[in-house]
Amino acid sequence: MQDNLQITMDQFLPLRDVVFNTLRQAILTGELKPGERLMEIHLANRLGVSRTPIREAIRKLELEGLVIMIPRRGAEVAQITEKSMNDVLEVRRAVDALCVELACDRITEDELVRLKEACDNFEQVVNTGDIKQIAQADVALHDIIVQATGNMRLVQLINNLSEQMYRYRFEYIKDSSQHGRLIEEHRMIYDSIVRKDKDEACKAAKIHIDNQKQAIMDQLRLERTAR
Amino acid sequence: MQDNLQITMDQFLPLRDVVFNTLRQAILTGELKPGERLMEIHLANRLGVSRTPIREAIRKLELEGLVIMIPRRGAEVAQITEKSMNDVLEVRRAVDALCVELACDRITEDELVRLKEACDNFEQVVNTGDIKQIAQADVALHDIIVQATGNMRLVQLINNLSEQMYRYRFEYIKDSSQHGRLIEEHRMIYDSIVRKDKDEACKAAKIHIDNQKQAIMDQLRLERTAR
DNA sequence: CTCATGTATTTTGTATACATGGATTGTACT
DNA sequence: AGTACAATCCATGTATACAAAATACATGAG
Repeated sequence: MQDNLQITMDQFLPLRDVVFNTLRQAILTGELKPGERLMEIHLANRLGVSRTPIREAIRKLELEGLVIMIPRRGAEVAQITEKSMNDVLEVRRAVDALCVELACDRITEDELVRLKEACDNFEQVVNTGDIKQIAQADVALHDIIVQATGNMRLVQLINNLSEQMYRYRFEYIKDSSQHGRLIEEHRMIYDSIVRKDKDEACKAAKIHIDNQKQAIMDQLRLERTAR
Repeated sequence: MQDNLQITMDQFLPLRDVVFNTLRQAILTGELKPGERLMEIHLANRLGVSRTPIREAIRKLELEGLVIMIPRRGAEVAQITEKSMNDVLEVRRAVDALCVELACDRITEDELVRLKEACDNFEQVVNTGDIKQIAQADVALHDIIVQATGNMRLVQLINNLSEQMYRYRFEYIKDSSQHGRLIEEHRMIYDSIVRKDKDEACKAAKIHIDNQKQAIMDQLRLERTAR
């Protein structure tokens, strides 16, 4: 790990939150690798702050499950096992289904328009082939649906569950053979929400997750054999 | 709030975890009331530790949603609104359904026996009328089902979602007119898991939550009008 | 040569000190 | 009497200091 870790003084956030976001990002992007130790003094020097904000950030990462604490030894980046990924995806499958179901009931006309735009945008961006943009368009699309539920707890939960998959998102999206299917699945979800057809929406959402699961599991096994 | 807040040096846990558990418990039991400020120095004196473990505990409570942070003003116990409770219960309804569904697939013979015992035990304890014991038996029963899923993420999630309802559990259980229904619902869930009937299990779990929701909402409105 | 023991170093856990921003209170002026 | 402004206090945010535990390394005995 080299010194890509850089603090951005964007906001007037307390340092602990800045550190939290920084470390979180570093873990999710794989800059901090699973098993890597998070040593307070090193991080403090690296980020140019004292140990206090570092420790407080680690407490939050701990609860979020991104790092695990070993008593009297400190924190290290949590391992991603096939089991843990399976657990997450199992929950997400149910939660995403709830999400589209609620969206059917509660989505506003305005949000529906924006959802359509997001779908179209995704399709266009896929054609450009820019992975980063595609990932971003995908997030934007799902965000609209999650927000449409009006359930803040659900929003928070899905964010937390999604972050585990974050580092595999790229690999998944990189595989351009999947792009057609992605567009198709998004369209199915959109259509069923327009029709307020909860059953279909549920089904579509579950299929969407199942396919992601397949891709992620393939990726995980690939990494394993490579090692 | 008087000085019921007491640290129990049960374990060799770091102080931050002891403080975390202590404050968590205090919030869940209502000893620390919604809106009450958590002032670090006061708590530190009260618990006989320094500010550092207090602060770290608060960071975890913050992420868990039990306290909210106001910049430059510190932490206070999160308000429970009808909306937030609704949000939680909405998620729990879906997650509990997933739970029994998975349990149908994965529960072991041994766990099934213990589940039966827990059902019977609950029935017996209800007859004693001891509220505390009833609550405990209820938790034990649900714990077996959640554990049977083998999904650690799900276990953690349900724990987190349950804690919001914790302080209403008593009121709900106190109402002895509900006891018959509770026993009935537990039995329905147990039976469908035995038969591996996922659909029925789901339905039963959802009904179980719906009834709790009703009771909790009644309770909340009662509190509101009382104020 | 291997293993154990003791010491030194490193790192966490905890406490405390210092700085800053907000809130409150008091006073003066309208 | 009410409002505005200033001084003071208090709590948080941050940094640092101190203590205890764990690890690593070296030295010595078997």
